[in-house]
Amino acid sequence: MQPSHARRQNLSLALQALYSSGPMSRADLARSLGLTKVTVSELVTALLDRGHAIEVGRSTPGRMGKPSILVDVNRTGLQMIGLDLSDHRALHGAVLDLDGTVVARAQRPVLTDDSVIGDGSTAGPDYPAGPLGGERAVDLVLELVAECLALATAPILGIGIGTPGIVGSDGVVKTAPNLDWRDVPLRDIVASATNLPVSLCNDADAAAHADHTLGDGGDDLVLVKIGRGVGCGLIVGGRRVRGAHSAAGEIGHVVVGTDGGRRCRCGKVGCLETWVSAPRLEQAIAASTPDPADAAPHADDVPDAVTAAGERLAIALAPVVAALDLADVVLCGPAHVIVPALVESVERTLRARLFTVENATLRVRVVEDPNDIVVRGAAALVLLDQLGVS
Amino acid sequence: MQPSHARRQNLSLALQALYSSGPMSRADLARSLGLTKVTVSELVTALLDRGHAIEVGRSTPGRMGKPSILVDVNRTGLQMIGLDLSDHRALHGAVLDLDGTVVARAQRPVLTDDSVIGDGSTAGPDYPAGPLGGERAVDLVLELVAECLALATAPILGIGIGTPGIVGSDGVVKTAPNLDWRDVPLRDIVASATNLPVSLCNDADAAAHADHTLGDGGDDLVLVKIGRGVGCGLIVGGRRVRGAHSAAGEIGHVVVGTDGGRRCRCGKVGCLETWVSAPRLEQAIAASTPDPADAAPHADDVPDAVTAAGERLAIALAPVVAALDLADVVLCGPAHVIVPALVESVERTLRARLFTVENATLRVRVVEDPNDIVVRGAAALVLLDQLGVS
DNA sequence: GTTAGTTAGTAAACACTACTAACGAAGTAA
DNA sequence: TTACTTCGTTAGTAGTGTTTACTAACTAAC
Repeated sequence: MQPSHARRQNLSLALQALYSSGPMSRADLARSLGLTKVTVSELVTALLDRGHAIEVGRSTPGRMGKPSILVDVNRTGLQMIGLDLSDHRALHGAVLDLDGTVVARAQRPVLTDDSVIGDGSTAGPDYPAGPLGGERAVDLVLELVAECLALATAPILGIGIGTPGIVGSDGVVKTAPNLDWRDVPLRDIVASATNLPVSLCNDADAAAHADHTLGDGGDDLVLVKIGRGVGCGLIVGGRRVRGAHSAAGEIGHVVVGTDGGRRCRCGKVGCLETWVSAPRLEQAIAASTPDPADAAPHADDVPDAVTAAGERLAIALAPVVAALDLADVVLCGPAHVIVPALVESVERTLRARLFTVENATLRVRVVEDPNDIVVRGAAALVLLDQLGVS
Repeated sequence: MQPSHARRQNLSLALQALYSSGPMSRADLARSLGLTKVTVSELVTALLDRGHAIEVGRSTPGRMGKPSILVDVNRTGLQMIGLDLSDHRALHGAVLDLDGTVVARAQRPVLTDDSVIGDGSTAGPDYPAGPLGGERAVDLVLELVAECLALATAPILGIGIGTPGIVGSDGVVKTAPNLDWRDVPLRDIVASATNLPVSLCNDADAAAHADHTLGDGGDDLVLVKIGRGVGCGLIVGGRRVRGAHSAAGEIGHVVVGTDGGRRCRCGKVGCLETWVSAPRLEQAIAASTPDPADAAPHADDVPDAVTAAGERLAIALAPVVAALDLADVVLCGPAHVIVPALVESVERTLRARLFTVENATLRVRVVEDPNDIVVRGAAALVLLDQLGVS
């Protein structure tokens, strides 16, 4: 560790304090950081020079003494780009300011084997047809990044990408079956194409970052992302969990319960994914709200299917919540799938299975903006990597 | 962060490198740390002055150039004290060298309501009889510390304590029913009584530290400690998990499975503790090995009881292992309770419930020295707090 | 209106830490 | 012997935070 590292750490700490507490004077910052006024003044000067912070006026002179000059993070004078590659219909991109607010959007439709674009409403420009191959997917990402860069109206701090699959800490996508990727060094590819800092992580991990940094999640939370499968992102002690093989959060193929279940495509029986997934929930919900066009409203096991999904999810989560002493369980997925009955079922089952102490403060809640959560999380990752803000 | 903090960090990094790699020259250390020879030479001088490191001879002059002076951690010239308060029959203390080797032991028998000392073999000196009250327990701890200090033959680096119950990061035992403690500032009590640095944590967490730092555990492991109840300690990304309420690892009262079970003393049905605990396993094992003195060898459900315990434990651990992508599951408890059948059952069930990728490298194993694991872990905590070695 | 006291921010000098450059010591290779 | 390699130290330098002392700007009170 060299002095310059300590310096960077102090710059990060200063930004972090500003980011979470809002505009402060240099003197407040000094007290908050435990450094001297002189040092903080010097740090703030550096932050102002880099454009990471700005002076935002004077404090109201209600107290004694000289009124202070308020300094804040340059929340709108810098922008970030966030990418969400987890939707199988389209790759989503966004330009965000430092608060995590989306200021522009872009997307690239994707053609896959089982889902064809052009059903009328979402018909886009003329992109080549055919299934999404690995190289084609990389090209689409680069196109999307370029489009986002063109949409930006301020200097770009960095690019964050949330991708499905398993992502190593070296910025390599180890495996992402949906995108037909295997050991793709996506971080370096995008970085060399744009000459900007790039941060890369799993989509559920990105969402967890969003809830932790930009939302109201605490330092110990799990975010469960329900899509075609189930995955989760974990924040433990304020840090993201990576795992021994960078595969933390892969809970879709854990067998849950002691009473059998359906056969999973992975070969086992009763995997969490066979109980909880967007397709499965859609099917259950469609059947439980008898549509006139639907001929067979087999209302027999259908309201139960949503409840059962919630129960199974909670059964799998309960040991995790207890072992890690988590304070938040956050659910995330398409709005039409995360129905109240599901959330209630998760919360009820979770509380029934946990000891009373944690019950008191445990929160089970739903992400407010499921469509933006991954791009916002990717941006949060940029905040962390570039500014040290978390 | 001040320059002195960076300095301490570098001293820690140097010690850490020496600790894990064994004797090295200053030049090797410099290459290993990415610092210059000059800086490392200065750091080593400081470590020698403090007695934390020693020169241990010269390298064999096989290569070209001037032979080097080997430096190592002062493994036997400093000692630590580790305390294990988790045994309900006695408080255990030990003096250890920096390698974690026990060089002396001490203990203080404990009288509790349901377990009376003096069954012949373990009769000690004349300690007052009666149940262990909170203040009496503190006195016993102080006596034990004093005895250990008297047994030490080298300067003491610090005192580590592994206690049952929930321990806050401020060194306060929030609740420890077995010792009748509630909000006891044990760390400060012992520190002011001895004028030495004191580290305090939960007994299962201490054991996890022992496996991580002194054993062959990696950076992502869970250690399950089976005693009168069940608890676990988690190392995630090389750091101990504390949890939002300092209650990480409290998995004893998670309901496990979907098929009912026994009523637990906590009021719920099917808690892990009703399936897995030392008393329960002792009972099952005693029944399965029909003793001539035992009249009723109800061999009906008894071999099953051990297997079932392993299965239930694995059912609870599977989501944790998957979500955190752990590489090691370590079992710990009295030797007569951690029978091979139990371990095999845990491993079999765990692998059956996890996806194949993790299966490949997941290790399920047993702690070799269950009697010393907590005192060694408490010492490992001292290593971490005082030297930054983990 | 004047004076005292408080708070914000800055300038200069100092202390600590790691770095670069240069060198002697102690060995091997020819 | 002579050249070369590697280890470790000495001397001097750059970066970082601190202490001390100062100015600026405002409130409180006479």
